[in-house]
Amino acid sequence: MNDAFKALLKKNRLSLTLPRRELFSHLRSYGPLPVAELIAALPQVDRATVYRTLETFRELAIVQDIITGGQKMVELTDRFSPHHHHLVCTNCGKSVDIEDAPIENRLTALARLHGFTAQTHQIEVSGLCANCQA
Amino acid sequence: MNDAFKALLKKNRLSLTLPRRELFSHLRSYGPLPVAELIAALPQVDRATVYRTLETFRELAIVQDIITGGQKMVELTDRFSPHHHHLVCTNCGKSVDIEDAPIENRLTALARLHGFTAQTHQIEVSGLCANCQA
DNA sequence: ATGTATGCAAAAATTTTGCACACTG
DNA sequence: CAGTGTGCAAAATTTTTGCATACAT
Repeated sequence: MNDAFKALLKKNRLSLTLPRRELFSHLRSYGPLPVAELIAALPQVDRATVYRTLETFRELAIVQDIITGGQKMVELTDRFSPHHHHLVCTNCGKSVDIEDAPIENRLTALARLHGFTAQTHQIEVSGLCANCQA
Repeated sequence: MNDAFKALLKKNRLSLTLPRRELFSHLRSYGPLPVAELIAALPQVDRATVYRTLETFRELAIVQDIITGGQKMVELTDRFSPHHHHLVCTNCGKSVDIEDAPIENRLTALARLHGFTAQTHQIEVSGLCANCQA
């Protein structure tokens, strides 16, 4: 599974249960998903448990909510998934992961300029993909 | 009120009704708000109308949904509010608007690199503000 | 005048909660 | 074994829908 995940639970005296492992690894494999899809994808886990688990995961900063292509989704935070951002096609919904160090650095600098210490950030670019421009 | 707003409605053969004007100007004055607060702030407008109006506004790209400080909110799009991004304190929720041309340009370039034509983007930086670092 | 938008009331969908039992450590 | 986490069922909340009336053009 994932050691950082296990360790984080242990550190907070939370048990490593089946629902928690399933949610974590499903998000790990399938990336950002609306809650409804998580629920549908894990029929062996009760709806209420999905909500409760996501709440716990949010508190531990294991997951975060984002809006991608107009939809609210849940995704693993950078700590558990390689850091990246989304480039989403407004027409077909196609999504590409992007990454760019200069932007990251500049954001951190900008934050400092305002007295903030940056912890995380999230970027989403919307546009038309190559196909949909035709 | 706002001419671009009026013109956009007219262009789409939608009427300039009181609820639409109120929602628009409330968002204009108070910035990003959760739907529940919009509903509470405009008691003279029916819940259903708020939802229907927001749907219309989303289609016309007058508003968009964002997640700021963990909460889903509705805000005016760049077209109707000066382009900016959010810098939010994870401790006290304090929010500062930021803006940075080099980042904007680089995002556009990055998109092009992937065959996309960028239309809009959204950035949120989370961190600790000056006060909360103490 | 005509067609659209609204309010109201009801329905559907989503999210939260209480409690008894099961599982983790 | 002790304490936390889960499933199930119910409640609360949020969002959507139908329909008759009111409003904008």
